Amino acid sequence: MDPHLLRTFVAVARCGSFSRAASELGYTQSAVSQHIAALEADLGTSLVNRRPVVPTPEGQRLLEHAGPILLRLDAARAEITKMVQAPPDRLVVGLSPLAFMADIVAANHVRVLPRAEVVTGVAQGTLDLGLVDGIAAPSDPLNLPDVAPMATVGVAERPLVVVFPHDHPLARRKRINLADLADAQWIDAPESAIPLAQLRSASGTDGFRAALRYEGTHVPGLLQMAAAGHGLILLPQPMVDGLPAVPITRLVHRVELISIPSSGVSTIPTH
Amino acid sequence: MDPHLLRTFVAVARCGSFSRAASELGYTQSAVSQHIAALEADLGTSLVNRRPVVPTPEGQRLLEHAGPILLRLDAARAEITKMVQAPPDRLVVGLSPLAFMADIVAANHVRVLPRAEVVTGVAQGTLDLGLVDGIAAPSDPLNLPDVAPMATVGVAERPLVVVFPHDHPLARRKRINLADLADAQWIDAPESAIPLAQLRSASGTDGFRAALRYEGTHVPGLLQMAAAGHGLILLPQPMVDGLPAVPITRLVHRVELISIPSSGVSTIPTH
DNA sequence: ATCAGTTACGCTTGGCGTAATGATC
DNA sequence: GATCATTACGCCAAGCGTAACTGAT
Repeated sequence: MDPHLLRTFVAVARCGSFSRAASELGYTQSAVSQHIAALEADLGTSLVNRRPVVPTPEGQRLLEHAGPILLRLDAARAEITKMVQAPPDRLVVGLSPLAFMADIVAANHVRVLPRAEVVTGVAQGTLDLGLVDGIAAPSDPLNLPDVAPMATVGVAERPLVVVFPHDHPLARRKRINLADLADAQWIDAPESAIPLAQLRSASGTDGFRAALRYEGTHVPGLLQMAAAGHGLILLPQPMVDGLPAVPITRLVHRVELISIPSSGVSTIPTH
Repeated sequence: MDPHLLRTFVAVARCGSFSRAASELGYTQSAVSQHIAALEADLGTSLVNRRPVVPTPEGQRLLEHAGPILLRLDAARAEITKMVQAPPDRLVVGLSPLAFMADIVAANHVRVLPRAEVVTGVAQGTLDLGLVDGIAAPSDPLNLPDVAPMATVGVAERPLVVVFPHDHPLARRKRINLADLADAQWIDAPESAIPLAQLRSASGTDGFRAALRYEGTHVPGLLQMAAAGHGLILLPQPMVDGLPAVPITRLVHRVELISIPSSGVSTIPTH
C-alpha cells in the first residue's frame, strides 16, 4: 500500500476514469492501470468496477482511510520542512467565514477558506495559523478532525442564535432547544452559516434537512433569505443585526485558534 | 516517505540501534542505514543522531506522525481483508480492565488488554469488538484516539468514585470536585484503575502526580493499598465494596463498545 | 582492536512508458 | 469504430545484500 498507489486510487475514484486520473497525476493510463492492479493484488479484492469506473464496497472503505493517511503524510512532511527553514516573517492566517473577528484580523495577512481547508491548510503548513468556528457546549472544545496533533486555543464564544422570519410562531421565544427544530425547514449554507451536518452531529439526530442550499459567502444576503422565510439558519449572535433571533440552549458558537504545536509560534500579536 | 522507511525509522528509534532494528525487521544493517539516509535526504534534515542513536527534534516530530500513519495503514488493510473473508463464527472481544461486566462477558471469548491495545486491536482487526472504559462528563462520549473511523456505543455509565483511607478528612464528603484533588497523593495504576493521564486531560490541569505506581491488574490488592493510605485512586463505583468512596461531581465512568462500522456486526448476542 | 554505521558495487526487481491488444458502447 | 482499460515488453532506477571502509571508543 504505497502512498503513490493510494494517491492514484483516490484520483481514479474522484475522476471516475483511469485516463483522466492519469493525466491529472502526470502518469500514463498504463501506469494508472498498473497501480490499481497492484493495489488490488495486494489486498486480494477488486477495488473499482470498470465501465463505469466506480469504487466497489471494498474500494469505498479504502477511500475512507486513504484520504486521512495521505493528508497526514503531507502534514508530517510539511511540519518537518518548516522546522528546517527559517520561520517566515509574515504569518498566513486561514479563517473559516464565521470566525472573522476584526481585532484579530487587523494585524495579519488572512485568507478566508471553507472550514475543512483551514484545518488541512494548517496541517499541511500552507497556513501558519487557522481560526475555525463551530458549535459546541459552552467551554467545550470543538470537534475538529485530528489529521495531525494540533494546539488549539479557544478565542471566542458567543451565543448561537437561530434566525426566524418576522412572523414565525417561535420568533418571540426567549430561548429554544436545538432538537426541537430538527424537523423545521432549513437553509444549508455551509460557507456562510453553520453547516447542517454540524447540527446533526451536535444533536445526534439526522434531521435538519435542507429545504434550500446557499453556496455564497455573503451573510447579509443569507440573512435576507432567512428573514423572508425560506428557511432557518444558525449564526453567532453578533452577526445577526436587528432580525428576530432566538438563542439556542446549551450550545454556543465557538472560535478556536489552531496551530502546529511548538512550531515557533508561542505568542499571538494582540493588536 | 515510503511506509517501509517509516517503519524502519520507528524501529530504529525504539531500538536505539541500527543493527538491532535491522535484525528485528529482517533487513541488513546496510539496508537500514540506507533507509534512514533516504528519509533524511527526502526531508532535508538529519532525523537521528548517531552514537548514541537518538532522534533529533525533527525525528521526534516525525515519530509522532509515523505511528498513527502506520497504524491506520494496517487498519485499512485489516478492514478490507476482513470484508473479503467470510465473517468468523466466533467473536473476539477485547476488554480494558475496568470495562469488565459479567453479563456481557458471559457469551463471548474475551481478552483483557490495556486500553490502548483494545483500540488498536479493533482498528487492526485482531479484535472483532472492544469494550473500553474511561471518564467523561455524563452522557458525553469518551475521548478515544481516532486511528480509524469506528462505531461506538455507550454501554454503561456508573458513578466515578475516589477511594479514601478510613481516616481521610474528606472521606465523609457526599461528593467532591476532581480539581480539588489535583495536589493529593495518587497511585498511578493504569491497568487496574483510571490512569492519571486521563485525570489530567479530563481536568485540564497537570496535577495528579503519582506517589506510587502499581502495574498489576488485581483490583482488590489495589483497593487495599488505597485503603491503607498509600494514595488515592479513581474507580467505577460498583468495583468499590464497602470502602470509603466519594463520588466525583460532573464526571462518570463510562464504558463504550467499539467496532469497525458495518463490518457485518450489526447486533450483539444478548445471552 | 572492536563495534557500529557508512559507502561502494553488483545484482535483482519494481515501476514507468511505448505500443499492441482487448473489451465495451 | 471510437474510447478506454489491459497486457507485453524494454528500459531505467530503486533497493537489497555483500563486503570494504571509516570513525569512535
